[in-house]
Amino acid sequence: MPDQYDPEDVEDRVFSYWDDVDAYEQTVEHRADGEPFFFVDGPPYTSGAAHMGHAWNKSLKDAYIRYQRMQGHHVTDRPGYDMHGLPIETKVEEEMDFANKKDIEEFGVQNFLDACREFAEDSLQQLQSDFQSFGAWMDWDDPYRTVSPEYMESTWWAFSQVYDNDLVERGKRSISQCPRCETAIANNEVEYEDVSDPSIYVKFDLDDREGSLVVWTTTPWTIPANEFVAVDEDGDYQQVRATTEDGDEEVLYVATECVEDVLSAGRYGDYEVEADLTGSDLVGWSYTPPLTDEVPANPTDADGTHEVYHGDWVEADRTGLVHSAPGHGEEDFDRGEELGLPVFCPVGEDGVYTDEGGKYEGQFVRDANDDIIADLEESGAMLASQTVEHSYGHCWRCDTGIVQIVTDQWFITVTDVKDELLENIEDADWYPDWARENRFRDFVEDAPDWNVSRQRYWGIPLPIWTPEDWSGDVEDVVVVGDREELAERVDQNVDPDEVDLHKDTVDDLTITENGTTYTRVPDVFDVWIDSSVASWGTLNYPAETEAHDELWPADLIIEAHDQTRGWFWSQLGMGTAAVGQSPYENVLMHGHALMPDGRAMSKSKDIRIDPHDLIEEFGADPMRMFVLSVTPQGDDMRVSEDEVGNMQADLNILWNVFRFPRPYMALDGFDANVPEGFGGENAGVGVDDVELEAVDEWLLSTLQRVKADATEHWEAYEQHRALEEVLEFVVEDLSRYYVQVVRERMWEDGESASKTAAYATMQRVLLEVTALLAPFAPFVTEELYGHLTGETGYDTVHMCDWPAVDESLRQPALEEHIEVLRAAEEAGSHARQQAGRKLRWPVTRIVVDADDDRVVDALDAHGDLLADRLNTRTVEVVEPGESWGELAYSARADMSELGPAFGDDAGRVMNALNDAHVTDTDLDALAEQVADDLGMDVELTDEMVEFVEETAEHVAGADFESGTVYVDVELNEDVESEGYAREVVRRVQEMRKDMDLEMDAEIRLDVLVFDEEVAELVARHEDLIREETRARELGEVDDGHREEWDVEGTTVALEIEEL
RNA sequence: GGGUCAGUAGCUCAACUAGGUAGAGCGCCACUCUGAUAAGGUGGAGGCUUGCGGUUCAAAUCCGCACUGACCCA
Repeated sequence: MPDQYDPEDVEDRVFSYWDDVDAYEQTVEHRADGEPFFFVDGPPYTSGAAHMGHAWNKSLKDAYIRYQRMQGHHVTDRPGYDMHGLPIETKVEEEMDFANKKDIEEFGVQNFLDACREFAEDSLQQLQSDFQSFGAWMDWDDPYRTVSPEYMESTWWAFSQVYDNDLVERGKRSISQCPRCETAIANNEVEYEDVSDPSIYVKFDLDDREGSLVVWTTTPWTIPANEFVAVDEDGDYQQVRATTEDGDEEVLYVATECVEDVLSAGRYGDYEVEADLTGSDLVGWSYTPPLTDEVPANPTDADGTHEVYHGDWVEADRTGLVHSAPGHGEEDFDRGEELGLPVFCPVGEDGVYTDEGGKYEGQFVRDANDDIIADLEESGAMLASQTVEHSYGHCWRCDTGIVQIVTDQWFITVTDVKDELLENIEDADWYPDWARENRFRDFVEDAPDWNVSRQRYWGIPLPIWTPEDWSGDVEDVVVVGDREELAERVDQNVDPDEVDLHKDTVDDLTITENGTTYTRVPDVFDVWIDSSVASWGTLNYPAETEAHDELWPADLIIEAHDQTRGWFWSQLGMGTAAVGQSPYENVLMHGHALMPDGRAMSKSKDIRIDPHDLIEEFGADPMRMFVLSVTPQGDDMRVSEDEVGNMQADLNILWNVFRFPRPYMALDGFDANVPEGFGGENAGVGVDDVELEAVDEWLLSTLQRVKADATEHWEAYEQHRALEEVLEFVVEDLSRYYVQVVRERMWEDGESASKTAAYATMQRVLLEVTALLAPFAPFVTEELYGHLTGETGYDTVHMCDWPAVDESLRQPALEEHIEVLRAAEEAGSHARQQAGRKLRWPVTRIVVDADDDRVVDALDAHGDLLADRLNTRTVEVVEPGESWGELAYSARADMSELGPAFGDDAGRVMNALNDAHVTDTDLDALAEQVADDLGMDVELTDEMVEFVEETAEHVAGADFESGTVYVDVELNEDVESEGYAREVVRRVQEMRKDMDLEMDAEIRLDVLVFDEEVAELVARHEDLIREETRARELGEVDDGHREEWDVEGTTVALEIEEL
């Protein structure tokens, strides 16, 4: 076993070891008959290398999969990749320098799809190797790919179910359109950014009366499509007569609240209110929109246009009168439909005015803003033209500002099953639960119909064929559910096993039935449809049914909080629409990885921490342990290199603890026990076969508590608490206490029952700790497990059962005793240090002034342990309620008592109390002092005050939780002689080490003390020196290793030779 | 603009769900220990608990309003 813990070396060795013994395959096989656990991997999108978020997400998934395996489950661990969609298309377009769809059509759809596929494949390979470098064990040989025919078939199948459930619809909708990508994008693909836009107030002249309505908009380019003005019928409006800068008078209609602002924006001078109105007074008024000449196609003559209507969404903001264009805005469109208005949208999918745009035909809408503003000013319709900073939607991929237009799209009408969606939410437990109750429920309640069609290329084609001369009735279309059906129904020859299903292969396929020929809708699916069927795609359903029937729905999914609007939603939506069920039962929702200062990471802005850099600097195990040490429930994680470094340091301690007993065990040929759950046959010397000492029993008892707590934390999806507890056990209990206590037992010569008990205890504890840490740190635990099990045991630690709690080893009373003793020991060391007496020098006595009976009990039972640890001849106890002579007292206030009793004065009483000094624990004397100090009557009770002893001369004291430890450091010959002897021992040990002697090497030692008195003191403990230094002979040494030391001012020469 | 979550020592986090003199680990400084030794021990410095109000005898904790950050929604 190497001296140093070097994570990189460990990982190299373990990777090749895993490969040699097929560790992953064996582990999977080992649980093949276990109860199934259906985990579904949320597919990462295949563009670019793995980032910190992936590292966190995959580490979590891996840890929970390993944990479930150790619990005996047969876990589905098929990883997945999300490989279609606009992001990849735009990447490829960038690479090829394409500006728009025409470039793609010229390049050829098939060529373009090949390029997209290649890009996605390359990224997939990159991600695969990144994920493996994190130590994640999933079925890397057989990931699901959303581009494979089997997977695409799952989508077709699910969609055909939705169609059969009458939840598919085609129709005009106002959608967010990216004019560059020339496709609809989902609302949740819209990213809002602050931009500067026009802010114009426009006058719409009223037809049958003097004056105009004032509307406000930031999108002048939608004015040509104006069809009505919306008001709040219950709102207050005013008719005002205002004087312009030129002295002309104008009559304006504006919401009452907005009058001042509007008139000041329009630089009017005086005005007078001519009438107070409500919105309903305005409803029905007709007006002439300002650009009728420029845009003759606007349906001026159509019934009902260019009138004032009520609108639910109108508020007294800006003007309180809302310009409405059903061909653009979503609310405008919906209201327009209700009112039976025609839909007029003079803008094409590329954001350019069509011939219906009249004067503006051929202009890109945002470029036309200037002309429109100029035309409005020209005609006198402009009341004010300003600019405004506001957030505006942009395409998430190419950052182009979106335009709202009305086009024909395909929808899954999830609003028809809203109640069922909300019910199905209840069928999954979320960790944390607030994510479901607040965030997710709100989202689902507001979810509009799901626009699933995209006018793009790299995606799963819609499996919809429409008849020639189609009426638009969805009943009349053909929806194909799988490859078999496709092959059967299409006119062309198609091999169901070979067909690829992408756009280039299915675009030209036709179906002819009953004399009607059907052609395919050219759209592809919204990419969220792809991943929404992952619970089926993972199981190759419907091509294979066996696994599906046994496993579906998923037991667990684990993703970050951005997926509430994404995968958590899309799966619920599809599951409910297709089969009426939630496809998952448990959701663990973690946060995002942030920069150390709390900023979001951004690849494009080069603000990020690369997981590979962390692995390179600290190792994969420490990186994993760090990400697994923060809560997986909702909160974001700030990446901290310091903390990753701390994890490495903790593993280093674990490594050192492992190394510590190994040479001794090897020396004694200790036959280590490996219980059955750990892959052994329970041969060798186990903890049941030895005579355990108290500290061994304590360690084993504590371990049971740690296992029970850790298991509880895992089951509550709080693995970080499990890790914290196990690490604390390793560092505090095992390393800092147990190892320190058993050092002398390990160093004992020859046969020793005590030593054997310590070996057996260490072996058992280390084995269990290794298993407990295996899901967190799969590499280092593998290596440690190998050392612990030798020739027996499994080939990999990851085949072990999750350590079970052995109730017979639990001793809560003992745990409490040791806890008290450790606290007392710490106080004793503190006191020793204050008295300036190092631990090597015994002291004659320590006195423990106990505050409660626990301390007395602990000392009665295990006082020898404390005496040993503090190197004292005797331990005296002062019982609770009694006090040790020699002491003065000060007082300490208990605020929980003082508060209620003294009210406002409690703070002052506390200070006075704490400042008081008395010679006895007399409450009245204390009260008197406090009263004098404050100049008021004060009555004290026992509960309010705790008396604290003050130390006397040459006795140092220090407090601990339930008492005080005093150390009497007065010297006598007995103590001094052992002190000197131990000084000699310690120097000899150092020299042995310098000489590189074997641990059991025996020596001849010459001790020459240049002070007669000290020499005599040392000589009294020759036996101690012999024993501790393995000096078989004492006496003159010829030509040995010689060194002179200064021991407390006395020169001591030591000479050693190996025998 | 609205919602959710978070803000405590240089860093990572407890204490918040029952209000009672704010704790731990790491890091830093000093001392110490030495057959686990790149470890271990003791002590120290380091906090107006993001800010401002309110409730209360008493607020990190409960309430309100800001501010900052993340995510979601518009």
